[in-house]
Amino acid sequence: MTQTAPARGYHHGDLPNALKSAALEVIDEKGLGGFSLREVARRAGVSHAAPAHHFGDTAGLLTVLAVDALGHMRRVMAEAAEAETDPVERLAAVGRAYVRVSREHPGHCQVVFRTDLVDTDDPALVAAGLATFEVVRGVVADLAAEMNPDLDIDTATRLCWSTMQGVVEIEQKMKLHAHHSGTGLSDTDDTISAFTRMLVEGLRAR
Amino acid sequence: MTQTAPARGYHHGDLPNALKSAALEVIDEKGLGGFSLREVARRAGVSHAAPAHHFGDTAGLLTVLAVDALGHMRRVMAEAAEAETDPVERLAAVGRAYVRVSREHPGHCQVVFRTDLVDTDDPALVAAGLATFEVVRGVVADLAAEMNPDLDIDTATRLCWSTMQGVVEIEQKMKLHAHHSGTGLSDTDDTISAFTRMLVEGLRAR
DNA sequence: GTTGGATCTTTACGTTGTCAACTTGACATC
DNA sequence: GATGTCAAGTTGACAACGTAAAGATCCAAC
Repeated sequence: MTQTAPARGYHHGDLPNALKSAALEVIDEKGLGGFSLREVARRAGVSHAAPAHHFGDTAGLLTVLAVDALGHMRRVMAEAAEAETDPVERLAAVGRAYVRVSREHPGHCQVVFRTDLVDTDDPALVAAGLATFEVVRGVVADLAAEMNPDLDIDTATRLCWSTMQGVVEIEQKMKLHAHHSGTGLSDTDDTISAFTRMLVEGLRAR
Repeated sequence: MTQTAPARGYHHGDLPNALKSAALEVIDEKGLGGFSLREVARRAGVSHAAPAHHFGDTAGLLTVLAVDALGHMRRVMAEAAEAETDPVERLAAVGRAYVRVSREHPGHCQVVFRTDLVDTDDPALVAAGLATFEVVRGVVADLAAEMNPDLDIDTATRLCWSTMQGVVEIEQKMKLHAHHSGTGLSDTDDTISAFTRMLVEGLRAR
């Protein structure tokens, strides 16, 4: 809640951003299930109908949050990629970053894939998706340049992103392990590393 | 709506199943966003509070539907596996089946991963998840037996399921293609085939 | 035949999203 | 400085929702 404006009187100054912050607070605390426009308005200290004035409806606000989530993902993944030099380690690092962000802000990241809550045709959302795709694509392209010039980079990129998102869904939302031990953090990192190895080397014996 | 009972008078005969059918109808027509206990009750021709009597609350009913969805998935995947002999083609067929079911009944399949709507600790749900896992595991195990005895089968199985679910999320919920042509059905089948090839052969050149 | 329990209804309460009508504040123009 | 105009918020209302509690109805066993 970094209030950049006086926020006194009838006019708030920067209500849209205040509402976005409040919305993220709610989602972080109570998850997407506990999200409501009225609760957001309450936290921002405005009337219950104020959010609709700026974002139209629930989908309007959540779509903006989805764009932000994709942007955050993109930045974190780009940073993770820059920190590694070996192309395989880079892919693994990007995967770890993706899954880590998805776990640190579950609700916020889930919004991206909640097509029932979001305007999937929103240009900003589509652009944010493509921009994030480009980061993964860059990593895959570097990998291909060094290890396999014949690789279909677009397809491989989609495979990698699908796998990363699948990990978020399967490993974190389903209870497949009889003994789910500890925080599961290092477990997930190990999973990503193992998956990356298999993706690069293949399931077939060499 | 196969009504197995007279459904006359005060007692319905088999309300729980009727409610499940009605719920699937609603979800199929209006998606998970349009789902409500009251609408389900309306379709089943009972009072709005009747569902709660049998399923406790919303999560109770949806959890049962999630179990059914996993069971349906398991059966369809098992059939697809039996129809192929080559282990690689088998894996591809299972993947296609998974994605096809997920698209044919989007709402129903999404319930499985909606941890906010479902009781993830429900024993039947956990069991259904494990049973479905076993089907994929069997296919991966056969693949390993023929092509790579050293393969970590559990990890490879999780990789395959993660990828399949990731395809459902990424390819169907995000608009990454500048030109999204036609029905996208054959596109998705091609995607699965390409992904399977890459999974088996690896991203690295041989 | 009556008693008990399961099944379903009725009533009620609080919460939600969204719409329409209203008020307030700021700013530009005359 | 008065006036017009428009965006920004408020207020009030409405229908729909989930769920809890209490009442009605049927079946079955004794």
